Amino acid sequence: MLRTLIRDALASEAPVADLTVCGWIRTRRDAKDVIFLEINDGSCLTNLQCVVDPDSPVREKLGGDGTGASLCVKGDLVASPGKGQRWELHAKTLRILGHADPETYPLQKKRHSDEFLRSIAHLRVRTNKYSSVFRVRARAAAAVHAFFRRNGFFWVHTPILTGSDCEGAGEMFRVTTLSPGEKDLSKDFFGHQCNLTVSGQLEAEALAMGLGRVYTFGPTFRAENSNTPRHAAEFVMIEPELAFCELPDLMDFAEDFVRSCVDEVLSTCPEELALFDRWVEPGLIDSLKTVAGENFARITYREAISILQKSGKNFEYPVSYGIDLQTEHERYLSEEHFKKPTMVTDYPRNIKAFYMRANDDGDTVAAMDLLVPRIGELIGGSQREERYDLLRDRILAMGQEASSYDWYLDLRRFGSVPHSGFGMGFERFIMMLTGVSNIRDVIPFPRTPGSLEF
RNA sequence: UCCCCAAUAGCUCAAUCGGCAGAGCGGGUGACUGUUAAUCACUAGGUUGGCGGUUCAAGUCCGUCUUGGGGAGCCA
Repeated sequence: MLRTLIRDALASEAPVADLTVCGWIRTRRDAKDVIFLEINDGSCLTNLQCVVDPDSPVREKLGGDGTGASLCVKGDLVASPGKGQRWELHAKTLRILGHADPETYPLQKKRHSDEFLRSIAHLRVRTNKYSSVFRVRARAAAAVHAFFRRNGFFWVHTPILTGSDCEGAGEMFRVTTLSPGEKDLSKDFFGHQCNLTVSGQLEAEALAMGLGRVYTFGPTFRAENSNTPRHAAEFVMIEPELAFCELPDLMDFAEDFVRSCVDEVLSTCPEELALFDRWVEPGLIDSLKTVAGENFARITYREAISILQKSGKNFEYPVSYGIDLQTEHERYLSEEHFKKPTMVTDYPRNIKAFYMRANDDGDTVAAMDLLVPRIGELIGGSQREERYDLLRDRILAMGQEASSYDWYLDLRRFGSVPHSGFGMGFERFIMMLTGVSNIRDVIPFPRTPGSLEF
């Protein structure tokens, strides 16, 4: 079944004889002297119009099949006399591969709600919107890898199964081979408790201490009962870790990273972005161009508090130095005050994770969050505490056993270096790129509390 | 986990004060047409999310459960 991708057929510079195309019928229009089939094979957003002569044997092969059926068509690619497309395929032979009963095939030639399509996640990739989302997802992943590769990074694979129950990033899923009711963890597969990872950061730090620049790009699991359009139980996180890097360099790097990837998707997915701009999020392309073209706003936590206090806004959560920024505060900063991606740095130590590097003021840590309009927190990162004594003290202050962090502390005992890194939720990045407002709609088969379909 | 809202035909939604279950789209049949969200006519299609209650009478009111959406928390 040697076939031409519709993407390539549509890009043709000249007519082509005897082209074979395979795909799914999106719509069928019958006329007296001609039948039009719009065929999509997923290679691009645009359908290929296929013309069938009702008096030909091809017509008999087509039968009554319409929307949803899969087929192979061989024919001549010729300039289309009709409006709306440059090329069309005049079918000479046709073979239906799989029927789709129109009475029961759920996808119609009309717009469906996201909620309904989510209930048929195995079929929604056959729609314009969702095929576009997943094409953009793949292109964005490629852009991420390309950026890191250009900048001397190595992709590392950190464990998905972990014996640590304190990676410091939320509730974990337990993994066990024990029978229900069996409590003796020494009889479990690993001889002790096992969880799904909530972050590859600690291991990435270790790898950065030899490879210099590394990044993770893989699955992450959070057992938090979060029911919001921005959280999933299983998602993909990107965590670069840079040796010999302090916070200001990390900020420059993070900004360069986001802007480069946005820019690359703008140039590789114009059709898809145009569809999102038209149907999903008006103004999307302009806002992405702004992200790619303008510097991000940068403020310290202290400045953020000051801006919020002077805003005249009546926030539900009162603003004072020392509080953690709430969603309403983050939205005000990035959506109303700066109206663009905003980096907030140097948070009070006691609202941030133990591994963040203490600043000289004795009060704040070298942390950095990137707040993006519509998305919220896209990136959270920091310079890591590389000083053994200070890190151990923080672990003890949390009430943790230092022995649980032996290997992590070792990184500070042997050739410790200043280093920094951040985590970016890949799906949140896709939401930003596509304008899709629910994380469940940028993951092919999303896992959320109470939902494990497909 | 908390607060608010919703659930009616395959899909999207109407149904006035508690009083005969409706439309558009999609499907089927036919007509028409180099069409492109095609158009026109006809037609089929319902345990009004589940369970319980109030009432002469419940899609409508009450309780509860389930599912979904929005907001919050947690975070990426």
